[in-house]
Amino acid sequence: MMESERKIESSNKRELTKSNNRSLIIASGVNVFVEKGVAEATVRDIIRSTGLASGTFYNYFKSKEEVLVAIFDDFASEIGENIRSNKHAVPKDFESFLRIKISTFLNYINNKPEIYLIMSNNHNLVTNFSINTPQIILEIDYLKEEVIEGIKEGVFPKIDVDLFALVTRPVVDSLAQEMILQKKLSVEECTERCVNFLLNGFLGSK
Amino acid sequence: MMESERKIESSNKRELTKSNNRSLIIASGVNVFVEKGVAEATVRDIIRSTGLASGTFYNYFKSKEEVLVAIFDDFASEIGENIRSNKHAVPKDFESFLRIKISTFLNYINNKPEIYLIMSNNHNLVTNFSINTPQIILEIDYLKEEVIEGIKEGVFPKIDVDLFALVTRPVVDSLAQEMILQKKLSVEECTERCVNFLLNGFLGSK
Amino acid sequence: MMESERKIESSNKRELTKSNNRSLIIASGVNVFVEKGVAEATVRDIIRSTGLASGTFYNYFKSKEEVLVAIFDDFASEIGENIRSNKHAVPKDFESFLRIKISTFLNYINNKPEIYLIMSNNHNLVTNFSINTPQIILEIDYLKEEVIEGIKEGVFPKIDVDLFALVTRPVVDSLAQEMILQKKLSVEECTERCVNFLLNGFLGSK
Amino acid sequence: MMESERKIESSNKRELTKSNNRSLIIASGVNVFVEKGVAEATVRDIIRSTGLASGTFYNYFKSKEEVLVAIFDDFASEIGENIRSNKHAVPKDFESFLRIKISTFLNYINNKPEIYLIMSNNHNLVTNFSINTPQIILEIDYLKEEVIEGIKEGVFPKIDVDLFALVTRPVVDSLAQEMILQKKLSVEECTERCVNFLLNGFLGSK
DNA sequence: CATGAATGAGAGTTCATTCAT
DNA sequence: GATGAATGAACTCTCATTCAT
Repeated sequence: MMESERKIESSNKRELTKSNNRSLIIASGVNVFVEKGVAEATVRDIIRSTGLASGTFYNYFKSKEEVLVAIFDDFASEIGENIRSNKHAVPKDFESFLRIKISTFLNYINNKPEIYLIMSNNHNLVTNFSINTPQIILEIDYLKEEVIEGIKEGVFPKIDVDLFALVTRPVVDSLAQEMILQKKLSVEECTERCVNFLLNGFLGSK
Repeated sequence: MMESERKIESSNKRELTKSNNRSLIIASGVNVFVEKGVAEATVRDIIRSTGLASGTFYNYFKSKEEVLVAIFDDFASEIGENIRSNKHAVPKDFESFLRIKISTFLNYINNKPEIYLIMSNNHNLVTNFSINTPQIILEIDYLKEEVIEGIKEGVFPKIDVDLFALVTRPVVDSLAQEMILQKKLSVEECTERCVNFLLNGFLGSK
Repeated sequence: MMESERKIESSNKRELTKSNNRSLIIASGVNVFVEKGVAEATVRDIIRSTGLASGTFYNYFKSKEEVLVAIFDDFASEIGENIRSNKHAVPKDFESFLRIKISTFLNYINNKPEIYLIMSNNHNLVTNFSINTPQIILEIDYLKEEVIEGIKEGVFPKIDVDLFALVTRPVVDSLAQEMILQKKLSVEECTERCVNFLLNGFLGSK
Repeated sequence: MMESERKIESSNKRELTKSNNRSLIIASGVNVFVEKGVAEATVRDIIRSTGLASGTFYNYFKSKEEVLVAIFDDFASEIGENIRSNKHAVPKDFESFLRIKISTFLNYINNKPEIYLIMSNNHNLVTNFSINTPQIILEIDYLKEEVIEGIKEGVFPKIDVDLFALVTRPVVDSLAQEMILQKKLSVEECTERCVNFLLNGFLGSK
């Protein structure tokens, strides 16, 4: 009994260290990626500020890109849980659809602005890796489908879905950046501006 | 007299060579930046395809970033000349104002898509260097002033100028990218879509 | 009694495990050495395919070279036993002396060609470590003594023993390699060729 | 005139340095390869003992293997010249054929034993790279053809050419090694021993 | 004894930059 | 101003080895 207890204890301790180091590297990765950009960042940059030995990095990741993926994966799953637990009412019309999607997105990036900064500044890389990002919430193709469905069912107005697919992300993105960097806009204000602007844009152009 | 003539001649030759090499490096820089991205590009990459010696690079530029700036400067001044010589009628209303600005912008990037690709793919770098880009045409603060002026004079409707300043570039940008990469939209179609969408967006949101 | 029995039991188990792991490592070493060559092989390569932990390696060996020595030692002792138990008739003349030695050698390497491949491909290492190899059977100094003895006793002809000492191994070696790699020659055929060639060589050169 | 003279001078100086560095690296490579073996040698080992910067290595070679090839190429061309200038009489019979080939080979390796040591100790690598080595003189397939031709023409006896192809190199090799390492045998003595032994071996075994 | 994460030395290689020519 | 070899810092990555569990 003591035997197995000790085993579990030691196993836990080890797992803890292991988990801690992984977290250390990821946290350092976030900082470095925000400061230098993904392309300019080096594995050494990341490992340097952790205090770990250089070789240790490779016990956890094969490259900085894997760290990038891990950062997004971690964040995505975090968001995923939150979404599932925090069920929103099913949107009744296009306006509330937009409002729910956008406010959810803005809330998340407001909580973890660093991840958003990495995404925004390295959009190439992010799309190149086709990472399952938190932008899943605004994931264009996915949203497009929902909109098409809504139009079919007669719940949404007949907007230009291609235009929707093209324009939604950059508009929300630029307002989101303003929100995070200038810190003058609240999530609610930012949401309203986005919704208002997009709604008029889509409804006006038939 | 012959002396001085010779001097001038050789001086001219030098200027010519100097100018040629500068152009060579810039041209090579454009290719490399488009192909590899600014961050991944190296001075060696740039100099390699020019046939020049590596040391020669440093007679013209201190770093690849200076090449980047030169690329944009060259292009910006090119556009600038064009705009000044090619005076458009003064816009009478907000819609024609938008249409003129946007169509001018789209025409230029349609002619030199490479420069636009560099800008789009390396947006953080471009903004970090606060480069005087061809987007000068859509240069937010400049346009903002024009819009404010227009509103004051009662020629333009009282739109949300802050929203205008934030949202115009990303919207035009994303449609421009679609135009260049997919090659399905003509400059005119693209212009109309932008104008239509933005106009409704601004006019709808009081 | 039960106490001691249990002790013996556990001791045996340990010996068994220990022996098993040792065998595992040696077996893996053989594969790795054949595939990559001794110089290119790493401890990691060897331990990887055993399923053991990297640290476990050092409970048995200090380095890959020790594994190499162990491989040869194991094989040598295996051969040694076989030879002692399987007494051949004492050779009556030089030809049958050569035939017995060579056929014995070729039989062994035919059964364990991997070990022979390691030796052949890493000849410098093998000699550098002055490993007590299965070539003990053809171990030059040992054979030389036998030949000198045979000459003294008048049973063998007066051949050039220094030449014998130098030339026998490479000749047998190259034919052995042919036999193993091309798989066209039987052990018997190979033996005959060696014997024939060497015999003529030695007897011809007074 | 002075202009062009100076140019040539400076160009020569540069070429000289360049050539010197290449030679430096090759010389260092020879030492390192002899001491550590090709497999264990590192680029850093080679560059270390030259006093050059690490990066300089890569101005001349891509890898240590390229150095190895260069070593052999240099030596091979050196031998080639020598052979062409030093025409031997065409061999009249098999014995003189063997004697000429072997004495030529032994003379060369006697002059540059280091290269021979590299070849012998790293036979794998040498054959893997199918380097045009000085062993061209004993190049088996080439010699084999000559022997077959000689037999056809009735100048050489009908020996077993496959056995010849297999056995010649290792026999000469082992005696050559003895000659170089023990320094007791002269080239002439060594040649005679080889010729004598091989001749009897081949002629005896029909 | 077995485990396997941590370590840091060191290998290969690239690169921006200098500087003698 | 053009050249291009030399430089050495810095990067990626692997490895043998240790040691707490």
